[in-house]
Amino acid sequence: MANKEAQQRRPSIHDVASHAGVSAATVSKVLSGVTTVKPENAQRVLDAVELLGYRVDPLASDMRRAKRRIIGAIMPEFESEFFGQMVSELEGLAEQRGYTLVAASSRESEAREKEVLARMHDWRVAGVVLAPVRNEHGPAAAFMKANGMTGVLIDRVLADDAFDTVSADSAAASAEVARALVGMGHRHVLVVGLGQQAATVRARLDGFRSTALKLAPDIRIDVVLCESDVGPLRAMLHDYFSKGTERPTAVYSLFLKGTLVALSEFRRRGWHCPNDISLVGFDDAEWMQVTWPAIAAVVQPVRAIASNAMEVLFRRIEGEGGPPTARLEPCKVLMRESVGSPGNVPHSGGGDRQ
Amino acid sequence: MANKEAQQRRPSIHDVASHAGVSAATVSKVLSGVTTVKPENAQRVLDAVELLGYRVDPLASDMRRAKRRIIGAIMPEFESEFFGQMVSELEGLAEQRGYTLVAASSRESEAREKEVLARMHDWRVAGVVLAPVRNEHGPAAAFMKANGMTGVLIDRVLADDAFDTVSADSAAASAEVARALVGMGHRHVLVVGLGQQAATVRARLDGFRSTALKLAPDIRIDVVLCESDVGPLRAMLHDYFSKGTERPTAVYSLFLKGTLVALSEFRRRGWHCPNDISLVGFDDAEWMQVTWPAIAAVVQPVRAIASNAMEVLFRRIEGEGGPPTARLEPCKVLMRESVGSPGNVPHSGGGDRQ
DNA sequence: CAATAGCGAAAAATCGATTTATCGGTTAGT
DNA sequence: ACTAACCGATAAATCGATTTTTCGCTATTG
Repeated sequence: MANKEAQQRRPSIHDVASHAGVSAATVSKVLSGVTTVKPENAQRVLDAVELLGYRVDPLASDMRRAKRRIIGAIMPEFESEFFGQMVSELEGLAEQRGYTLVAASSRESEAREKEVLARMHDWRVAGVVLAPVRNEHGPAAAFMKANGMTGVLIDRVLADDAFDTVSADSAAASAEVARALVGMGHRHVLVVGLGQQAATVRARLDGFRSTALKLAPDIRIDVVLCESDVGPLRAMLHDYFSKGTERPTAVYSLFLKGTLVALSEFRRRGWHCPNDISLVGFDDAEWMQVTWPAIAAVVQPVRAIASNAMEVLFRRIEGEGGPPTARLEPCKVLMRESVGSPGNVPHSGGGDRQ
Repeated sequence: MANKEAQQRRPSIHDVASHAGVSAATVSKVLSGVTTVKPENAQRVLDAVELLGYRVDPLASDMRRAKRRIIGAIMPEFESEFFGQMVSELEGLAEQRGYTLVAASSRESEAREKEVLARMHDWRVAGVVLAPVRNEHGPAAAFMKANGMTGVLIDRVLADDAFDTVSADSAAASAEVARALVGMGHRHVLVVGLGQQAATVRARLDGFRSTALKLAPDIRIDVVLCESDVGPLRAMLHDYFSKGTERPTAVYSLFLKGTLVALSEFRRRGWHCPNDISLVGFDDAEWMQVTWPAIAAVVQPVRAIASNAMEVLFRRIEGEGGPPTARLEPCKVLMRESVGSPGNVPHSGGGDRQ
């Protein structure tokens, strides 16, 4: 069987060469489409390739090039739908161009982010798609700059003076959320965010605030921003609602985990959306449309971000110059049942049929 | 600055060698911990390494070994929490041993699974962690066998005669679910599953059925199994509930997307858990504990599966023989509020405080 | 008819490391 | 005193491809 030989050693380009009665150089030329090969020899090479089941070793093939056919992708985490989709998209796009995607998780740590990036550099990747833990000014971007790596920054970034960036248009989406909430009559909104992700969170907050204030100058906007982790946020939110202060009619969470925390806080207090309070979150998830009520969300354009990031990255890899670009992709805002008009009771205690 | 040189070319082992005044072979020996080097020279090498910021090129380093320091991981998808966590865990474990993890998604397609595996084989990975789309008897496992690859199968598998397997103990978990539901008085349960994932789905179904029938021989167990995709399942479930037949008091979904489909079907009909119907799903997700009601779920032991898979994989890589092992890791069953006793109304219309 | 251009393919260099073979030089053993 | 063992280190082979250089041969040209 082919079994036994296969176990031993895969055929190399020299095996193919000797089977075809030509040199290894000729085999390489045939396989890379160089035309200065006699058709007869080319055919014999192809036959030998077929016979032996030969496939080029990407590792050996990359040895001799300065830029290897590897793209590195560094995400803050793999557990969420958003980054999972992102990796999936990036993988497909890299593959289309004959590149291998090596994905790594920075686990929401800037220290680890830099380590992982250094490892990518060791591999001499052709380019890196970096979704920074915090923003474009972290140590990882500095490392890339210092080492002359080519890369593109995505997601938690706005613009950079050294690298192209691609991200969701947080400000525009937040403005749309503001229009919707104000339009429904909300005049007291709590915004929940995580300060660590400075770049985008600020854009989301400012986008919401400026539009809301323009439409309703009398609106009250409370902000609960947590600098560190999600854990403290839970406590801060609990405190916020425990204070005797007036309860807001709506909560706008600037990131997915904030939406979860808000929901669990509502649940603890027995509040239901949208009767007791409305809820909109940045970031959509599959489950949000099947729960009762369905949770309103800002849907990030994952595919657009991924394909534009790859597009611009490959242009840089191919040596295109020019100043770095900063792309913003439009989001979609899905106003689901978790949002209603304050005072109104469109649904009863949560038990009516839709 | 180091900037300019960095842009040009990274130092190679020869650069280090000439800086230290020794040969490349000596540098290699120092770095790999061979002791037959004069301490003085070793120090000079280390100094040169430090000075130049030298790091071994993993690609070049791997060239000369038969087994490269790369582990391939093939998952059916990246979008779900389960596989996201799995990749994250595997990455960490590979890293600990100085290996690079290259993850790829088979996108729930057996054809693609085989292609991706072939690509892993091209890279001559030391080993593969394969989470098959369907079960251990797919074309991918056959490919691995035929090509003498070393690997371990996880998740949607039970046991194999060629490869080690590690998966959740589906049968035991299902039995526990059965005990719980029967204990609460349920005598009519609908089980929802996807037949594509034959191996585990059958174990889950059988585990539930046998235990339920043993405890309550009069129990009625309906089964809605869909062979192909999730889409049809939605329609099948809709049909099932639309038939005049008696409504079951509980639904047990054998996989995550089934839980989502069931939830959305309940929502469409205005049914609420657990008053109108109880729901338990295989596979836990972060959101399940923050929705109202919280969804009961079987939690798969991701970390245990990942670490055992890597453990057994590395043993095989290091040449350990012996017959393939089949590990089953115990799950945890979290009975949350979506499950109640039939007839009872433990929570009012969904609006009471907990 | 000799010099040159052109073509196709082989030989050799290269990428950056690891590993094996080799080689002075010292020390120990007989 | 002569050989054997040994030590530390270098030269060279190797991994599997790609790319450059060289080379033999034919065809064109002055």
